[in-house]
Formats: sequence, structure tokens, C-alpha cells
Amino acid sequence: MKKRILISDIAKALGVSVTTVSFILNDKAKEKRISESLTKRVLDYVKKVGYKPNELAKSLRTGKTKIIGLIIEDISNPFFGNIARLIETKVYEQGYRIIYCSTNNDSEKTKELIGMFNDRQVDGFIITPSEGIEETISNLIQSNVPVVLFDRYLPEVETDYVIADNFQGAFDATVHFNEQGYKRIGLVSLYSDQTQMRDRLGGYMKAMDQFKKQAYIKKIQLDASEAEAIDELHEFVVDNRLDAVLFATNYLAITGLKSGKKHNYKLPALIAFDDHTVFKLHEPAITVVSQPIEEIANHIINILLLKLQGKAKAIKHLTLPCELKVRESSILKR
Amino acid sequence: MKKRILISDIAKALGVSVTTVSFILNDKAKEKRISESLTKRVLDYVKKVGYKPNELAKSLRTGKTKIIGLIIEDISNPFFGNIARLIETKVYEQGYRIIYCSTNNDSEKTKELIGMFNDRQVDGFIITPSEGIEETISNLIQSNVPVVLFDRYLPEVETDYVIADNFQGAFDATVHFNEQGYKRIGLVSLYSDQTQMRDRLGGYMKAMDQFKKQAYIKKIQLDASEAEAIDELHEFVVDNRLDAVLFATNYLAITGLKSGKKHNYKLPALIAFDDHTVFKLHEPAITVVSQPIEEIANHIINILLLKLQGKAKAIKHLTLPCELKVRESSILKR
DNA sequence: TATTTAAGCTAAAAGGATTTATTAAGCAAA
DNA sequence: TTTGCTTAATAAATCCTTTTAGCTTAAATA
Repeated sequence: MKKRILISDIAKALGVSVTTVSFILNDKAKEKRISESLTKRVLDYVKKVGYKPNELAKSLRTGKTKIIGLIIEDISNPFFGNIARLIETKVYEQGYRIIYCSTNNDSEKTKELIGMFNDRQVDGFIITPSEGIEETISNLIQSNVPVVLFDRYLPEVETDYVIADNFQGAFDATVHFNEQGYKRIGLVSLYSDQTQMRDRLGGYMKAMDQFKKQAYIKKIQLDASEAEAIDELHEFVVDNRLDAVLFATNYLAITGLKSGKKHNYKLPALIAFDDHTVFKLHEPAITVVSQPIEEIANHIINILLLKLQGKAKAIKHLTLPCELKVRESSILKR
Repeated sequence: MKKRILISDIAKALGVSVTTVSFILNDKAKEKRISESLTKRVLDYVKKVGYKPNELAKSLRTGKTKIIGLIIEDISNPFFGNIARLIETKVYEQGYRIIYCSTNNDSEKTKELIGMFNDRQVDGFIITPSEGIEETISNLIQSNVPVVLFDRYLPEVETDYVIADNFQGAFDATVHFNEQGYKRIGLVSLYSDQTQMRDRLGGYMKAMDQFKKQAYIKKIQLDASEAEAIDELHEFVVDNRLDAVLFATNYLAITGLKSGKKHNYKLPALIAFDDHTVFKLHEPAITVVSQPIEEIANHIINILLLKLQGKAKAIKHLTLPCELKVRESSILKR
């Protein structure tokens, strides 16, 4: 177990000062007028002995950790997992690392996480905010920490966010159902006032209102067990004799599919929010309102990097269009 | 933007020394014989002003960061995503945080990641090792950093690991095929010498040898595109007139399903390694060799925490049994 | 009375970098 | 000779804790 080599060791070995070595290593040789010969000598030696600075000491001094806090609803949900993966790859190229935690939409946990990440002095935050953390986020922003929200936003907090056009997505899906000739079109959502849920509901309602059709809306408790949800969905579809259902999240749609399997009833036409392997492979394949995952990730990173470099000008609210991927599940067979 | 409050501010405000405050905050009041009245006075004040120590300074001094490096093949694969989620939840309770990166099985990236996490002085590592990183891991272990491998291990490196019993799992699956009366049983795996792949192949071979049956083995390139893989699988199944196929990973099996859909041929009986929502919902439901994800996560954490506390006695090699979850896809209908 | 012992607290070092302010030497101009 | 300006480098301060080693004071023991 050999001892770590320090910048002072380098300085001593070469008979120069620590300052000089530090300047050279931080690309300030030119600016600080260190001679080229010495610069080369130091760099060669550093390479030879494989010196790597202590990042903690560096961070303590500079206040920068090169770490980004990713606070996400649930890393095991493919939608979030995929975004996490894209984000991670992108920031990696810029020398940043990700420290993450899942919130499970628990606002207490979210607050705690933000606090802890902040104590760890992450350089910036990427957050899927749960409800009731407006103040926490505001404090963050007031203390000048770069924050980008995604998937949903907090109307009362002025901050950058990147979301999908949930309203239009739900609207389009509902219109599609109507065009296909479905009569009794339901929506399955969650007991949640988060903006993405509110907008999906809104898009559905707007379309239904336009068609002068009765709305059928079923909300599931956030903390309901899957078994409970399965039964509730069965009841919802059968009792209302629905011939088409729009699901506000991928896992709700999956629960719907399981419900059909368990209670062995014929599923109505289906559209799910967020694509998922299950939907592509299902027989019939499930139509989805697909969010532009890669674009979302790209925009999040771009905004955050600008903010980290202090180059961000105005606050950005980005709403990216969804794509309705029509598959068999929403086509009426006559 | 108010200034951060420091431990020296507390000391000054109360007219005591920084040392005293530090002792009290680190639960050493008793040990260091600080009077109870002073202890209380300090704690009350700290609470009142909401002082939180600078974790970077703390880490610099103590050498502990309370961060664990999770280096995982692919966070967007539900198998890994789920394990990540479980690990994260467990270590969170112990005050640790996770910093992670996906390797995509790229050994160069893995080496780089280990190096960077090490520079950041993570307290311990959880790694799904890719091939060719034996030396990197050895160095880590020699410098006394706690490391736990999972999903696969490195035969040449003496370190703790937690894996599923891949050999037995594949063996059981193959036996099950045979019992069901399938004649031409194939295996789809990867061009990879990682232990989990080797063992799954081994289990399949042992069973096939016992039954004196010809083996049909198709390996896919790690870097093959999904489209290529889909076509290759089609060819493999049809050309060999296979009536049963065991897939060595969940995504290979999914590719297999897609292959059936694309080329519109009747799929043989199927068994997949690792469960996945797709398999539960598929029509017919897919039989799987399911890994005990929760147990795996628990054991990883337990071992790591013991090592972090310096209480680990011997090196642990844990091999946990898989469960064959028989569903419709592997039942021969007569 | 002189010396230990214990209680209660603290000054200063250490951890390892970055950054500010300063110096020393050499040369040109006044 | 003095002043001023470059160039090339450095000493020391700083970031904020924890921890080592030690200092008072008072009571207990020899």
C-alpha cells in the first residue's frame, strides 16, 4: 500500500514551489508566465510518477465538485432509467459525475435528498420535483445553485425546466381514439397534482369536450398496491363498458394489461403514455404517446452546462412535442 | 444569498473553542469529558442556527466520503436498474450515497471509472466487472478499498462477490425443456467470457450431455445492433428447426421475441434469464430463470458495510439459487 | 506541603490542494 | 543613481474540518 503522492512531493523533487506546479497543472502556465522549459519538466515528471490531485482538497478550495445531483422519481422505471443513462453519458464527457437518488415521489425524502446533496456541494441539480417542495427549490435557486427540473415543473417557482408537451400528447391520443370511432373513452391517471398529470388530464378533457363526449376518469392512489390497482381498473373498464382507455403513465398501462390478464376480460383499445418494451411486444402492440427521451436529456444537459459555466442568459422553459406512435391496440377492427 | 455558517462561528458565538464544538458534534462529548450543560448549550445553538458541517472539509480530514461507487453494466436495463434501486435504498439508510456510472461492458471505460471514483475517494465499490480489468481491481483491493463484485466475478482476483447460481439455473431450465418433451433445444448467448455467460453455457451443456442431445448454440456479438441480432436469431431458430430456446439474458430474449414478430415465424418454446415485465405480460407468458434480486442486493450491502466498518473477516463468495418460474412459453401443448 | 490525578477545555497541526500578494533579478529609461 | 517595468517564480493565506497534544484548575493522595 504505497503512499499517495502529493503536489508538494512533486515540487520538492523538482526543486520548485508548489505554486508553480499548481499553476502548470491548472493550465495557467502561460498566464502566469512560467517558462516553457520548466512547464515541460513539471508535466513530464507528473506524468512519469502518475500524480493525481486529491479531488477533495481541490473541491474544498475551489468550491466546485464536478458532481451533479440527479434526483429522480424511480431509477428502476425504464423511462427514468433511460433518461438517467443518457444524462450520465453526456455529462461524463464534460468531466462531471452523477450522484443520484430515487424519491418515489415522497416529498419529505426529496427535501432531505436535496439538503444532503447540497451539503455535499454538488455543482448542480437535475430534479423530477415532487409536490410540496417549492420552498426547498426556491432556496436552492436563491443560493445560486443551478437547477433544472424535468418531466414536470413547479408553477410557483421560476426556474428552468424541460418537459414533454403532455397536454398536446393526451389531446392527440384522445382525438385518435375518436377518429377511430371509439365511443366510450376513459382516462386512467393518478391522484397527483403534478403538472404532467394535470396536463395529460387537461388534454384528454379538451378533446372530450370538443367531441361532446362524456369523460370517464379513474384515478389511482399513488400508494396503492399493484393488486388493488389491477382490480380497480377491471371495475373501471367493465362497469363503464369502455371501448378505449388512455393511460397517463407507462406503469399504469402495464397494470391495465395485467388487469386484463388476471380478470380475463377483453381489453378495450389502449394508448399508454411513455413507450416501453412491453408495449412494442404486446399482442396487439400498444399505441403510445412517446416522449422524446433523447432530446429531453440533451436539453437538460445543455441548459445545466450553460448555467454551470455562468453563461445562461434567461430562464428556459422547454416543452418538447410528443409523438403518437400508432400501433394495433388503438385501431378499431370492423 | 446568506453566508454559510461555520463551526468557528458557533464557537465564537458561544465563547468556546472550535475543538469543543467539534467533539460535541461528533458524539465525543462523553469520551472527551465535556460537561453535560455545555454539550446541551452547544447542541441547542447548533440546532437553532441550523449549522451543517462542510462535508468536503470533513472528508478531506477524515478520508471518508460516505459515498459508494456503483459501477454497473447498464442502468437502463431493468435487472440492473432494480438492483441499483434496492442498493441505493439500503445504503441510504446507513448514511451512504451512491455515485454511479454505466460501463456498457466497455473495459476501458470501466478502468477509467474506477480510477475517477477512486480519485474522488469513494469509501467502497460495487462493480459488475467487465473482462480485462483484473489488474485494476487487484490494485484497488491492495490499496485496501472495499470492493464487492456482483452478477459475475473475476476468477483470478480474490475478492468478495455475490452472484446467482447461473450454472444450476441454466441446467434446471434445460432439464425442464427436456421433461416437457422438447427435442431440439438451443441456447442463445453472447460472445463473452464473463463468468455468468460461461456458467449459463455450462449448465445448458451439462444437461444436454446428460440427455445425449445435440447442442445448438448461437452467440451474438456484444456490439451487434438489435436489427442484426433479430435476423441472426431468426436464422438460428428456423435453420435448426429448434422447438425450444434458452436465452442467456433478458435482452437477448426480448430480441428473440422481436425477431418472431418481425419475421413472423412461430416462436419455439422459450425460457429467458432474468425476469422482466415483458415476460409476465407476453402471450404466452415467458418462463424465466429468475435471479433473487432482493437477496442479491441485501448481500452486497451487508458485505460492503462490514468491510467499510473493518469488521469483515474472510472473503465471501456468495452464490444464490435462481428460481425457475414456469409459465406458458415452455409448456408443450399436446 | 508537595505531588498526582482527573475534569474540562483549547491551541495548533493536519489534511491537500488553489490563489493572492510578493519578491528577486535583469534591464531600460530618466 | 534612481526609478520603473518585465519576467519568472514563490511564501503564505485560504478553504473548513478533525484530531493530537497540552494546558488549567481543583481535588485527592502521599
